[in-house]
Amino acid sequence: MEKNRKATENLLLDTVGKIVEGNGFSAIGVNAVAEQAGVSKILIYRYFGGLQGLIGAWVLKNNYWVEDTKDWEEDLALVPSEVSAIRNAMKEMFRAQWSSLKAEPLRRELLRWFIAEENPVSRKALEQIETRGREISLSFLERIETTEDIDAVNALLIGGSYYLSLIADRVDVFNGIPLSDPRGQERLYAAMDSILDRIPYTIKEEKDEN
Amino acid sequence: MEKNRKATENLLLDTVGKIVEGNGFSAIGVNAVAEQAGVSKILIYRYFGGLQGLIGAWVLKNNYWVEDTKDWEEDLALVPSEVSAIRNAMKEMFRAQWSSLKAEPLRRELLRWFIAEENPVSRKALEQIETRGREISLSFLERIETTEDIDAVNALLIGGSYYLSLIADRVDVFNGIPLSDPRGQERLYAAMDSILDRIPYTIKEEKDEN
DNA sequence: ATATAATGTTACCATGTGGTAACATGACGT
DNA sequence: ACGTCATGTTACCACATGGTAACATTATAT
Repeated sequence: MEKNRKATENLLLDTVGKIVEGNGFSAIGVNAVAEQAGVSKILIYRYFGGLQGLIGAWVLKNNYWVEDTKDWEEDLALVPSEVSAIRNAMKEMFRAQWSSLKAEPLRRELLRWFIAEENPVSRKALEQIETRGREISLSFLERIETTEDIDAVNALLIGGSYYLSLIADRVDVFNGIPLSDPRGQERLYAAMDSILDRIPYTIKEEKDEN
Repeated sequence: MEKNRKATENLLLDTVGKIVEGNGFSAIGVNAVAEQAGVSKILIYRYFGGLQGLIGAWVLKNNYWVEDTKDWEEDLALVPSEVSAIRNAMKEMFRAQWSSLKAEPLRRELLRWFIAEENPVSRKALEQIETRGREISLSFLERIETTEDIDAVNALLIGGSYYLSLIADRVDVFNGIPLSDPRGQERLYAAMDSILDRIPYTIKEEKDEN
């Protein structure tokens, strides 16, 4: 066999992903990862300081939330300063976030694990998600003006979309909405739009920089 | 020692609750439960057919969602048929559900487990929650008339309140809202009220029974 | 080319897990 | 009173887990 630390490190990291994807987070363990990677488990301790370190490195490496949402601010900068345009951008952003979570089972598995298990890794991951989400939120908020508590409304909507995505893997129906049926999903999108449409706000005046 | 099957069954069930409450769901196991109960683990197999059976029985016994919400329909029946009154009842119902979930850590731990782990027990429990929630929803819907997709809106709001309750044990802030701060919670309640206030609907006409 | 340190393997240990067999003891009907 | 069956305990097994020591091998710098 060839000897190459970086390569085997990546092999181990990838194996973590495969196991989580295939059998869920509970299937992860030093023995399982090492065996499936075809490598000695002691390397996990040597290179990552243990299982916790390995998982931490893996989560960090594939920090989906942070990566996938990279260019929202740029897109928003191109949107004209009209209420309807910004409103639509906001609705689109929510929809896009939701549907990307819907499309990636691994990310849902990850999020479920972050919520269920309390440990430094999941804590840090949740903080990162919050930080990134906050940036996106603010990029919208700095362009509009309102008496409404948009942060609170958005927290509810984001939380709702997360929750419904997470349990869609477990149950077929929630509050009478068929979660796996495209029509059910469309109803939820429409409901979100309708809520967002009813929030009154105006465009914030442009300020000179001085 | 005295010999009494019912008593030791209850002892085992209670012990499950204590362990979950103290150390979370991951701490549960045949050995742990038996030891903490001060009883032989083989009784778990004899009386419950194994750990799964024990947990299932425990979940069933303390089906919080079903129990605690018993009298919502009765209360609603006393509410006069005016839009504002029913609207307020609905807002109160949401608030009450949310705050009771906030007040009971065990229930949150339970819900987290239902979502994270996929097995017959959690599946059934989620179904029960859905069934019960549906009853409450319908008791409202049958008294009002609207073009809005109230089920979808409610699914979002309920999901949102669940999600925020669950991660409040893990992070301090979500989308800029301080979840453990009473003022943060009040903002969320207000946002929910505001959303519900904007849904247009009218009272459904009373029908004779024939 | 060869010493040396990094990389990797094998084999093992202690511990904890779910699960069962064999035995002890108490409750209860007759 | 006493036999009998449900109830309970002790002791054990097989297995998987995290973790480590001792050894083998390859890369690489000099």
